[in-house]
Amino acid sequence: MLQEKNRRITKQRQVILEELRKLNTHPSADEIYKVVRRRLPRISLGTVYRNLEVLAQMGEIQKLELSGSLKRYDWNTNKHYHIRCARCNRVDDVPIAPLNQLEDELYEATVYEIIGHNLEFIGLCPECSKKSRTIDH
Amino acid sequence: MLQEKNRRITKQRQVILEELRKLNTHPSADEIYKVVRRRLPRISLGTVYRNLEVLAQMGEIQKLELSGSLKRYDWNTNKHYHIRCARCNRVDDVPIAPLNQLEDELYEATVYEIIGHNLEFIGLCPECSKKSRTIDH
DNA sequence: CTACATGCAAATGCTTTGCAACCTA
DNA sequence: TAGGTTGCAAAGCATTTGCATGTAG
Repeated sequence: MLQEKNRRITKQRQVILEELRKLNTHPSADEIYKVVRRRLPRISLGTVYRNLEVLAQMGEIQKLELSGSLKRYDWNTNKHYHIRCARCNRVDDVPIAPLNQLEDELYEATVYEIIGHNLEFIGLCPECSKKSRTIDH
Repeated sequence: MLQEKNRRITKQRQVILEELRKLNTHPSADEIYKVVRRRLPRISLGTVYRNLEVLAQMGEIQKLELSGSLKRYDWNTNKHYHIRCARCNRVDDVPIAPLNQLEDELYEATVYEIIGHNLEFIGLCPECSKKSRTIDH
């Protein structure tokens, strides 16, 4: 929790960060693993998980916990919102500015000490929307 | 996905719904299992999971997929938002009205067909906030 | 009677962890 | 060379599933 160890720059950590920064797909750990393995064939999935955690703690990347089951990672550390496809779980950024006033609004109305908020839209991406129209109903 | 079978009213289904309706804690499947077992000692956790899924499909309850790992269930099927304690994962309702205009705002700005949105606040509940002040730092 | 539902146990999927060997600073 | 890091395998945890049996309608 409150550690700030002496972090080292290892090849694995470096490559994971580089590859994540090339992707706009908000990949899962496994997807990052698949990509990184092209450059480091002997890397293990455990190492990918550990490094993503470390990089997130270092503030180099952002860990997304969206409503779909698995965690995703984002090189963009600025606060922003996402939309997730209900069918294929594709995730995209959404052009809506952070609603900071929401937390102020809640401030007097809750017994909680507010830390932040997540806003996530659910929808159908163009591909799945198309399939949905032809296959279902 | 699109099934609408002939649902039966079984003792298990009935008790799960009754017990969930007594709780304002947004319990996980396991927590519901613990409570229901007091009345039906031979019920299995699998049955609890299956029935929660069925009840959600029937629109009797709501399945919450908050950012914490495990799924939670809510007897309140009205659209409303939650706040989750970052330490103990306690979940409470939040007195903020649904922001319906958000989806309209996004409508022209995304290629997705919008289905809905989730808004979740993260904070520290009073108990954890107190602990945080005494133990840490 | 006949689907649907249950209990049980095994399987699944994602993520974490223990440990000995390995490297970075 | 000390302590963080890795690969590997096993464990962990929430959830799902196969199957024989049970039961509501």
